[in-house]
Amino acid sequence: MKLNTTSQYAIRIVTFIVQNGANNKYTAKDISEKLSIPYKYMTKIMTLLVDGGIISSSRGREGGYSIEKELAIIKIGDILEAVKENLHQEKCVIGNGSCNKREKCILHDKWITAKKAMQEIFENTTLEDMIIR
Amino acid sequence: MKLNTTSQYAIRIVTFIVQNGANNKYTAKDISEKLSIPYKYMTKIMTLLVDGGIISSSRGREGGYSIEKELAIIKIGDILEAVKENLHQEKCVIGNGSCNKREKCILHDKWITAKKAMQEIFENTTLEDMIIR
DNA sequence: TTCAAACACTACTTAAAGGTAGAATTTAAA
DNA sequence: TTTAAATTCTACCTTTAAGTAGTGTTTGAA
Repeated sequence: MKLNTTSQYAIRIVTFIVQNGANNKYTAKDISEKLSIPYKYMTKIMTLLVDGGIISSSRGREGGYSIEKELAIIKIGDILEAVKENLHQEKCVIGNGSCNKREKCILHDKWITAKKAMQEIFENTTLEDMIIR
Repeated sequence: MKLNTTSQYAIRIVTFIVQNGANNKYTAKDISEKLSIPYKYMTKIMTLLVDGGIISSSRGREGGYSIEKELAIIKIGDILEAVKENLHQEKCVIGNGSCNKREKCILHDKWITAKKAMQEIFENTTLEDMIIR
């Protein structure tokens, strides 16, 4: 039970920027070094976050990454969505094809409950929550 | 958020045996066909379950797999342990090295709560629970 | 005592996730 | 207007999970 590496990095990157001043600019080199994330792998993730509207980038000399949106409106779930983590996995836990409300697998109800708890974390935690600690 | 394929298959296999009579014998061919799990992949998983003491096997003609233990004492968690699913992952959700009780990452507390809920499912559901449905 | 039907073992192949390399593009300062 | 510092694009390499192949071993019935 874990988030994949890309998702983990994505959250750490965004958290790093938010905690050090969202409107400041951070270069890929800087972020990569501070968070010990492989440079090339990181820039790949950055592109996803930029495309997803989480982070804004400026190219060229004096370029870098920052966060422009109102912090409060960006949720952890948005970050995960940007890097394609499948949050709303509807498939049966044990891969049982015919698992639905009518004909449930043995873990269905319990699993759904726990899964909802996870999803709520991602839906209810915003970037703003990351500053206060 | 999901169990890996091996774990999913393992639970489905054990569930299948339990629901069709735990003390009966089931051949690999039979199980593989009924559950649409690739034969060779399945037998590999079976070996893990046998080694883990979940399932007992007998070789040769008239051989097969069955469950001898008291159903009530075998938990889903035991099955997952047998196939090496890492249930008690202690690492930080976002891969933050220095995440512990003293210096927590921003998701720590919430995550732990949700994770505990998942773990409890696996610890508190026994094979016996699988028969009643 | 043979032999077919079963599980078990070792090694390989394929697909997906994680990670790397290098060149192209953009931009602002000198 | 050149150049260095930055992001972006495309393609590749590596590692791990998923799945396959073939052979060996065991066992009970004919």
